[in-house]
Amino acid sequence: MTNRVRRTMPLLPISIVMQLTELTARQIRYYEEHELINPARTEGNKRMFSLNDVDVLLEIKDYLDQGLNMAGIRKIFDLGLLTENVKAEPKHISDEELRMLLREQLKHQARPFEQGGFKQSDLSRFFH
Amino acid sequence: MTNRVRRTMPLLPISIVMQLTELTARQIRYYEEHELINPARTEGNKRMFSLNDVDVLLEIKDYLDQGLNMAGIRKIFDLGLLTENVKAEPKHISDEELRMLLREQLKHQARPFEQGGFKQSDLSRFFH
DNA sequence: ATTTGATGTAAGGAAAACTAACGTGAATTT
DNA sequence: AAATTCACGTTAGTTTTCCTTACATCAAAT
Repeated sequence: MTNRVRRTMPLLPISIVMQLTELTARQIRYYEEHELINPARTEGNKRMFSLNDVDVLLEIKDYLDQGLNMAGIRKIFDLGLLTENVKAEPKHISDEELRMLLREQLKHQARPFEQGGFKQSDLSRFFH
Repeated sequence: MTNRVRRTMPLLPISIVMQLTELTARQIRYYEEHELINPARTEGNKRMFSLNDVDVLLEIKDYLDQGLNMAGIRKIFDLGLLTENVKAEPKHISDEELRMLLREQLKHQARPFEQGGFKQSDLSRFFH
């Protein structure tokens, strides 16, 4: 569950997503227009992407390379939704709960500058 | 190594870091001024934070709560740097390498197709 | 020869982030 | 007690990033 939270947390502005995917802003918006992705928006209407969004975008790229078009890709995604995703029911979690979650995760790990060790990232778990 | 990459990859704008840490922009900039963090900058001079930066900020918060001041915190950080962190020398990694890394990580994961549309992602309410 | 699909590009506007500077209240120092 | 310092808050003015809308392009399908 926490994993799904991490993957779906809107963290990245479009500029970063462009770098990560090598897609242009135009492309990314076009895919949204065709309902292949559905990034969150800030109060000011700016798109904010999750790691899952990035993942989906890379998948879209892949399918496009394989010659599929928007409709084809969406079909595939829709099928995926019907089979796999049914059980990924949305949970409601407040801001505060989220922060606590984050903090808890951070707590239960050695901090880089603490006694024992320079261990692996606390937050790198976002990238599972 | 890939782990370090993930932790140090500048991904997050200050607004997101504010939400993740419950710090104000003023505070975050102040800590940078005092060399407790050192976020990357975009071409246009906007701060872009890594997950490691977020981690450090949460640590700063913690130390402040414990009554330390800037100098104290920096001392602690400097000590940490001297002992453990020496080996964390900055490596140069190209955009392309980063993308490949990311892709690899994403490949080794189940892909929940939860992009369906109406269900808000859990954390999208960071943007109210 | 047209239409369609996937994108490029430009214009104008708005949001988000920036620096610089001054304000503030609680501690601390003089 | 007055002055200074610290860790911010706040405001102003500016720049960068992102937005929508709309038109352009060019290959492929019709």
